Amino acid sequence: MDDDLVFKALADGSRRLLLDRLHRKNGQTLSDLCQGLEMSRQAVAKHLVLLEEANLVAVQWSGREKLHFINPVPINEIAERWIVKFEQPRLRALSALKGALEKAKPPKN
Amino acid sequence: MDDDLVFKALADGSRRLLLDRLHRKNGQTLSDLCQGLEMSRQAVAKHLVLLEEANLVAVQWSGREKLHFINPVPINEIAERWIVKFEQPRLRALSALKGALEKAKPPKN
DNA sequence: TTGACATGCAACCAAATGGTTGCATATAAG
DNA sequence: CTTATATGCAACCATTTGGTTGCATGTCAA
Repeated sequence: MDDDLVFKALADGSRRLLLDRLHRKNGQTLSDLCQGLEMSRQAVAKHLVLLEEANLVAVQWSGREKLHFINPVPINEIAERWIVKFEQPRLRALSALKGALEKAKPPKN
Repeated sequence: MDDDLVFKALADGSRRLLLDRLHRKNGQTLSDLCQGLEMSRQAVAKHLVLLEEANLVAVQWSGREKLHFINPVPINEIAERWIVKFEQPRLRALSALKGALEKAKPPKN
């Protein structure tokens, strides 16, 4: 995975917005994603290309429609690496542990 | 916290390198951080300003020296928010749980 | 087949970005 | 005091970036 492409892709607010939209509703077409934005279709298309190149969205053609699907893996990989690198890993782990336990064993005692 | 400033600050490889260096050795001066880089001092200074504005590094003057300290909070906040947003929280929690358990109870069985 | 719809491609443009150089200022050291 | 060191400020420059418009291509529907 190319870190730099991911960071650069995430650096733009419009692209983060597109990821947001795909997160809310996956598999949207280019036209779908243009709705309500104050950008031309081509501007959106360019952003989507960058997101694809960063491997943050995957596409699938269906006839004349290009469906866009979010791929959370790169974000997660970066987050994992940067968290363990720059943060108190112990605190995070404990916090996650707490949450995991609460979910794994609901009302046990 | 201004998400956009943080994302934009992280978008540049030179700035991520500076964060790396501060992570390895905190509290370095501008001159320290310039050592071995193929950039002018002013270029480095500019990068550091952006990192400061994103609240990723804090500075403290000591005489004529400006000491730079890394601040991991913004990275962590963004990571937290984007993880829960775009990732399978359960998988992450379980993974963290596993690691936490391994650390918490070393060779128990 | 014809027309509407969905997308791609290319040229172009303004603004932001990352870098440089030159000079100024403040502090430490001899 | 003089000099060297550490940093800041401002102007300038080339490239990248985010956007536009115009036109081409491919697919579905009447």
